[in-house]
Amino acid sequence: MTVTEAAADRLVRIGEVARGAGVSVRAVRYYEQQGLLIAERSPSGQRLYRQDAVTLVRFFQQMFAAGLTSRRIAELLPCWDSGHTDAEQRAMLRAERDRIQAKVDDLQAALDRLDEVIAITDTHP
Amino acid sequence: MTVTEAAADRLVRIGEVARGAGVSVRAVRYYEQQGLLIAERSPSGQRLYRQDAVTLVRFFQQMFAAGLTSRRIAELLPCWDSGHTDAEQRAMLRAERDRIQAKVDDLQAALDRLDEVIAITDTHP
DNA sequence: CTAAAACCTGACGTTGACGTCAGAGGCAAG
DNA sequence: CTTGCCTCTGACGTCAACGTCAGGTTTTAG
Repeated sequence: MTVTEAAADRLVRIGEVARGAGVSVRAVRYYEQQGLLIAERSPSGQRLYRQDAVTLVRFFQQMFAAGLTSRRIAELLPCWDSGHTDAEQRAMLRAERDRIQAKVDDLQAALDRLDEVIAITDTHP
Repeated sequence: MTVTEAAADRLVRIGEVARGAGVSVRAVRYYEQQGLLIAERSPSGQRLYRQDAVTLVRFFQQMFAAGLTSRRIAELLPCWDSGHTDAEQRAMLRAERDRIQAKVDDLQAALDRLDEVIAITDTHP
């Protein structure tokens, strides 16, 4: 085992994960409760995470921002972990993609309306 | 008063507004409660709306989809009604615009990640 | 006239991702 | 040893835009 691998396996506590990902400690515990994040436990019961948990939490945040629920993320996690998907998962992936695309279009339309008003009210003191 | 004006002033009940805008009757009542929509009342107490209420409700839906709260929409309604804004309103308009733009960027990033996985899992049965 | 459909007020329920509080340990520093 | 920070497990609170139910009135269709 190399030094690099040893560093990669360094375990961190929940506070460091939370700070690293810019979320609350409560949020990280919530992700575990929802089956998104698995932690080892120290002898005294404290959660211990691998460092890449920070990356994972950031990814969760991105998916939450896109409107996916924790349940959906949990169902799709194997797609990232294993790179393999069944028909149901592929269907879900496409459904989410289409939903997000539709949302982007809606937001863009709302943006256009706001810009329209801004332009009018700026030239119309 | 012309026929056209008479038709424009035709008052409709809440069910017609809801069906026309594709929302629930409950939603329309909620908008009134939040100060977004004002209705006259028939002698028996039923709400009577002008036909353009349908357009207004659709607009509310669009703003809700963009993440604005009913409070914020109420604060910005004068911008649409009068075309006039004070400094505070202009600041809010820009803040919302920027927030929506940021959200569009976030969604686009999430979309790219999903498309990436979809591409991989499609070529990787 | 009567039954169905639509409307009214008021009030509690829902959902998701956490926030927050209480009470009890755990851990390095001085 | 104790001070102070971190962590633990519950468990209740929050917010927004409605859903839903109860119990009653009004309008409409036949």
